Amino acid sequence: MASDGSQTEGYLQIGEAAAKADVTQRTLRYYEEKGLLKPPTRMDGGFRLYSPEDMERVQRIKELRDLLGFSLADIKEMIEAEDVKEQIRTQWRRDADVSEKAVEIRRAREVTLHQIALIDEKMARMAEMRRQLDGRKQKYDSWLTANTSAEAGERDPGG
Amino acid sequence: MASDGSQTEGYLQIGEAAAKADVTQRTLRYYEEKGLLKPPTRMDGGFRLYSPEDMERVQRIKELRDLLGFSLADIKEMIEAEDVKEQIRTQWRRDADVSEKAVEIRRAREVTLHQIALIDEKMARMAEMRRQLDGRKQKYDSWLTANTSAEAGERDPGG
DNA sequence: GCGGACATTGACGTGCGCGTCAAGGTAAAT
DNA sequence: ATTTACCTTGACGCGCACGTCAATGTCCGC
Repeated sequence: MASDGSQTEGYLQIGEAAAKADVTQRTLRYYEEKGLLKPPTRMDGGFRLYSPEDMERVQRIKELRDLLGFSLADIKEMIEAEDVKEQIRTQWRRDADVSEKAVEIRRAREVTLHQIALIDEKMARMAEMRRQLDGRKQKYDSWLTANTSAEAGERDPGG
Repeated sequence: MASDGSQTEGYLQIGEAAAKADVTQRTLRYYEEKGLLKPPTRMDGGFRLYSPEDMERVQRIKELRDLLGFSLADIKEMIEAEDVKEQIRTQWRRDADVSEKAVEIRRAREVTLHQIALIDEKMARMAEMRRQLDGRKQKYDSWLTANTSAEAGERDPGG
């Protein structure tokens, strides 16, 4: 086979990862460079290996970018706040600094609330826009049914 | 007064128009330059005067840009297709070319349908994203209520 | 008819989000 | 060991959507 099928365990190297995530390799490297993706694991030779979690993260970035229209800088801050939570869930075996973690959880919560608010606002505006478009479509339809009922049989009503 | 209050009839010159539409003057000129806005009427001296219709159009452009994330080039094509309809509704007093107009109406209809489909898709994805965010928020909340019920009273469960 | 706010047309600059080479190094099958 | 496909790190380029001067002209209240 000419394709890359050499993933030690569900890990993908950049070619397949990019294809699967529907982005370019450049984009993956760029996101890493900009701190949106944590540096993925590497093979001995230096080839990048993307974990399933990395892939999920790419999807998340794409959604924030395409759906909500955030800049990569904004997205970076958001997922950084979110990541705090991940780190907490996985490796918290000493709970001396619960209050400190609570601070970060609250931050992450604020970020999430902000995103929710923004989604709600956007969805409301989009719903309104949709209504307008529906009305528009109705007008087209009625014009068409009125003026082009069957074939090209016109009939002038006035003089 | 230092502000411009010299609009012959609800017409605004670029300063107030930009403020009202919440864009810059540069943006208005740029949109005109790119064909997104039809050249507005001018005063004798050459100052631009924006009609209420022009203002509506700016809002429409902003929505397509901010809500749906279209490029200005895309938006131009869309509103061109839509404009065909406007021209038809206002100055169609000879109906010799009904079929020709029907063609353009159909085009405008297609554009509208495309926009509707895109909105529906985006809204669906946003709804899904919203659900995820809600779940996220729930987790934060439960963590907080669990770990910071009152003040900093910790209690280690294991040994 | 003058002053100051507001406008005009260039034209160059800018930040973002990548695209696109170039010059190499690596992986894995033969 | 060689081939060939895939990868690496620079580094420059680019298109979009404006920002930002600069030089000049216009509007209008006094």
